[in-house]
Amino acid sequence: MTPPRRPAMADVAQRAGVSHQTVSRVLNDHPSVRPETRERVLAAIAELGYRRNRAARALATARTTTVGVLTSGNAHFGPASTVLATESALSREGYFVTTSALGSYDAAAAVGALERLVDQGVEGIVAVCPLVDVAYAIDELDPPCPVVVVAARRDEQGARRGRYVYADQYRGGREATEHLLGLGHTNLVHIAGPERWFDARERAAAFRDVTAAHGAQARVVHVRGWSARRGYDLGHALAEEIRRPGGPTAVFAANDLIAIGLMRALWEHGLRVPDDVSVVGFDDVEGSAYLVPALTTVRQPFAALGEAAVDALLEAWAAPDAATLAVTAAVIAPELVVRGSTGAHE
Amino acid sequence: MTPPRRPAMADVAQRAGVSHQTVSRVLNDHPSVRPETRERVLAAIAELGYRRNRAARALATARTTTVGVLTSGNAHFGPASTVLATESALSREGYFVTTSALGSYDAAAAVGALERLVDQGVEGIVAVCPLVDVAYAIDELDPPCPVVVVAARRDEQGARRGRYVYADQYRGGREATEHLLGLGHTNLVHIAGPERWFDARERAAAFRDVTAAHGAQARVVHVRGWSARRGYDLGHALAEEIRRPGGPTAVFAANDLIAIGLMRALWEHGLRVPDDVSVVGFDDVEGSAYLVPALTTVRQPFAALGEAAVDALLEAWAAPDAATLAVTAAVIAPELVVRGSTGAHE
DNA sequence: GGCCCGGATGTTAGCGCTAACATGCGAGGG
DNA sequence: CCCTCGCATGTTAGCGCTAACATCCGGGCC
Repeated sequence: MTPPRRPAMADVAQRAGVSHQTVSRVLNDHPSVRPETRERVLAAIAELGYRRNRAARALATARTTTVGVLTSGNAHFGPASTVLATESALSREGYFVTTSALGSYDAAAAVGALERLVDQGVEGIVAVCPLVDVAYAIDELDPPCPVVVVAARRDEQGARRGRYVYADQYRGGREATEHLLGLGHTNLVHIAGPERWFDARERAAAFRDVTAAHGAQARVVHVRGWSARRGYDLGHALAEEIRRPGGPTAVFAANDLIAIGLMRALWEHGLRVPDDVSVVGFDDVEGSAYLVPALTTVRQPFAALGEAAVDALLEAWAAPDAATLAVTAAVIAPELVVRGSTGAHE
Repeated sequence: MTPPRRPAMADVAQRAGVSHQTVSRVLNDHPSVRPETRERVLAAIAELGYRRNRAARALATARTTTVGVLTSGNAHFGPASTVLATESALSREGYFVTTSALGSYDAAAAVGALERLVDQGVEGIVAVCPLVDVAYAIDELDPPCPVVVVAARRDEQGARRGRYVYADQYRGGREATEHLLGLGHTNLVHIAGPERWFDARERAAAFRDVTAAHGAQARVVHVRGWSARRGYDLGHALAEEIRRPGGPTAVFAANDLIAIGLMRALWEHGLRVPDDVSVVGFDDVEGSAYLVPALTTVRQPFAALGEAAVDALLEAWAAPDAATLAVTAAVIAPELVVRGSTGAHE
């Protein structure tokens, strides 16, 4: 009544009339195996439906061929796309992928999620999560494997570990702001994303710098989340101010979703986009191009970020230890996409 | 010059002055360990920064405590939310999660993705992917572990394996259609999603059944993807027809993104929603509530699906073998959300 | 006081694989 | 014609853990 145990290498060996080591050699493409023997082994494998036991292999080789992906746990288009691209690049490179999502946005959650990954013996970690807490947790925990973070961290001198890969958020923010300025707007508002996100900080910094350089009136309002709801609520709060003569005539929203909520609220107040207010988003979420008016936004190369993160990981593995520990950054340019939600200000 | 090997249980044992087995007992909460001994062991573990080797544990126990999640590889809000909920429920239950994404939408990719998971020795699989090819691949491959599929497969008699968990797509489709009918529309169009998706089939079937039962004019158009672009293109194709007297006055789109594209195209043709045409979407994507007009849609319980999938998996593990092999289905109700994009037809 | 019992701990034997070394055998050179 | 070399294969010893069994010890019992 023994349950029909899954066949092991020894079973295959016996069936093929060879030693288990020969089976191993066949599986690992060792050169010195006679073609005929190889055939016999492969046949036995097929007949038995044999599959190599990964745990045993990992134990014997001290390698797991597994990479951990840390996600922020939100289903937004951007991060989801990057995670997907990361996973597919990783699997293309022959690695298995294990994921760990942040339960909440704080240091404890970040440490916990990271530890879960390390406990699995991952050979590398890709953190698709531009949250400061995650970056700090990585600095502190100092995981025993290379780490690549997809986040616009620019205080790399502060970072003790890891490679940072990101779309240049500062540049994106600058282009969005310059675009509005170029249209003649002189009083702008930036709805900045939550402060603990590197990307939000960068976009806000760019907005501040550029408006200051141009001597424009500018104001930054922080929201506590990335959702359309936040933009909507803020829209209501902002409407009266916008209507006032000399009030702001352009808003740069931290992301497309916020922009959508904002535009809705403005519409409810009888304000027209772009006639009364220009609005710029960030991300170029699927659908933004089809809104009425279509949303001017900064397109992020989400998939490319995933690819770049994996490239960075491969590089880290290839590099000698010293370089692995160094902090490096790969930067990809985002792209301003001008559409109907922004217009000239007389 | 040996690299500083990560400490093993034996190292901890030596340091604590006990046998490695005692360390194991402490780690596994075995009752008969003297508190004092436990303390000593825990101290040694902390000092050495010891972490148990999962591969060795898996090998010795023949358990991986890992569950595989199969994803469709698209970054849409719905599937992404479900995947996230699945992962977090799984990790709450103490399982590790490994993912495998479909590279393309065909049988070979489905088999490949599934095999990747099986090769990792997963103890269960959750397929968040309502694609017929995936369901068939599961039937055929017959993985050596319980499988839960999040897909509205209703030909369960055809299914040979697995448990199906889904939001009742047929019901959602029916409610959407009845809503339009109730508003007085008598000529409707349904933009159906790609045919290889169970969910698309169900929604279309409901539309057909309900319109037929009411003797309404109805037409189903299939699109080959779920993107806003598809809806946009179709909107252009449909505009003239809609403008014709006696033409369709209501469109039920396969999802919100298609509805968004559609509305944009209709707008470009000077058609107003809901005055000239009513539009219903499906999913209630974030942002749909803030469109102008706000989109009437069928809200899907994406997160609940993930939870339910994990519940089903737990059940499958608990059940005796016979039941594990049976096909079961858990159905959750979606919810019609009426907003501004639908209006009465005189 | 000897015996038995059970709690606390140690010892041993794998789990299924790979790495390292051992063996056997035919070909080529001296 | 024997020795050597290298290919093809086998044998052995772990990887780090858990499970099963062995051992030791003190207390309660008759």
